[in-house]
Amino acid sequence: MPELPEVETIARGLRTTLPGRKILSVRLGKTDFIDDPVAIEREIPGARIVAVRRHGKFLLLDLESSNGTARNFSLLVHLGMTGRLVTCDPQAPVPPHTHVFFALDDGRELRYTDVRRFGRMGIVTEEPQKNGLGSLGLDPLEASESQFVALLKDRRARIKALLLDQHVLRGIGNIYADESLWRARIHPMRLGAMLSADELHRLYRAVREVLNEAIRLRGSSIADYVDSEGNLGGFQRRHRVYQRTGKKCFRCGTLIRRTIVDGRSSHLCPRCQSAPRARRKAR
DNA sequence: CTTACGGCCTGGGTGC
DNA sequence: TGCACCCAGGCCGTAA
Repeated sequence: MPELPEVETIARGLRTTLPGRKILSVRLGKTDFIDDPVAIEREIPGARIVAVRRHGKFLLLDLESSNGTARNFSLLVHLGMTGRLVTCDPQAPVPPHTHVFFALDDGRELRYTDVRRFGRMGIVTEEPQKNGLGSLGLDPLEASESQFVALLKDRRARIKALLLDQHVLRGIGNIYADESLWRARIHPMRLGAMLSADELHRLYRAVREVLNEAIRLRGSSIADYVDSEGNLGGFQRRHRVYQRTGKKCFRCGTLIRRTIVDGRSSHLCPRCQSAPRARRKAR
C-alpha cells in the first residue's frame, strides 16, 4: 500500500524522467476513479510536465499548458491501495486494470494501473487551499519535534487513529503507524493526551527513523506496490510487526498479536507495548 | 469541534 | 469447480 515512503520513492523516480517531457496524448479506460475525465482529456494533451511533487500520499505532476494561455495546473494522483504509476515502453505488455495511458514526447508511456480503483485522479489548479490539499496536516519528516508534540499531546483520540489521520500528519498509513509504535514501545490504543514527554519524544524519533529507512529501501512491497520503473521495494524485509502476527517480537520474543483499533488492524508486541488501563465506558 | 463507528467502494486470496 | 467471506485505505455520514 503506497504510503509516504512508497509515494516518495515513486516521486523521486518520476522526477528523473518526467520534467521537461510533453504529454502528447491521453487514453482512458475505466474512469470512475477520476474526478473529471473530460477535463483530463481536454487539458492534458500538449501540456509539458515541469515538476513532480509529493504531498502526503498524493503525487502532483505540475503541468504547463502549451496552448498559449500559460495556465498552470497539476495532475493530482492518489494511489489508494493498489495504484501503480509506471513509465515504460509503449510496446510493453499492458497489465490488467490499467486505465490511464499518457504518451510522452520521448517515445515512452506513463501508465496508471489500479486493481481496486481505490485511487483518485484529477486536475487541480494552482490555488493553494482550493485543491483540498490545504487541509492536510504536517509532513512528519518536515515537522519539528515541538510541532509534532503539539499535534498530539492534547488529543483524547487513540494514538493509532491520530497517526493515521491525514489532517494531523500527512503520509502515514497502517504499515508505518504500526512499525513506528512498536519502535517507540507505545500501544496503539493509548490516548494522545496520556503519552508522557518521553513517549512523545520516542514516537517522534521512531516515526522519522522508520520513514527514512523505508525511503532508503525504496518502500514496502506487500502485495501490489512497485516503484515508477516497476521494481519492488525492500522495506517489507525490515517490518517488525506489520503482518507478523504469531511470529516472535524482535526485541523480546513474545508473539506478535493483531487486534482492531479504531476499525483498522493493528500489529503489536503485547509485552513491549503495554496496553492502557481499560477506559470507563463512554455514556 | 472532537471522537467513535459503521458502511461503502472493488476484486484477489482463502477456505470450505 | 464454485462461492461466500474477509480484508485493505480513505472518506463520508451519523451520533454522542
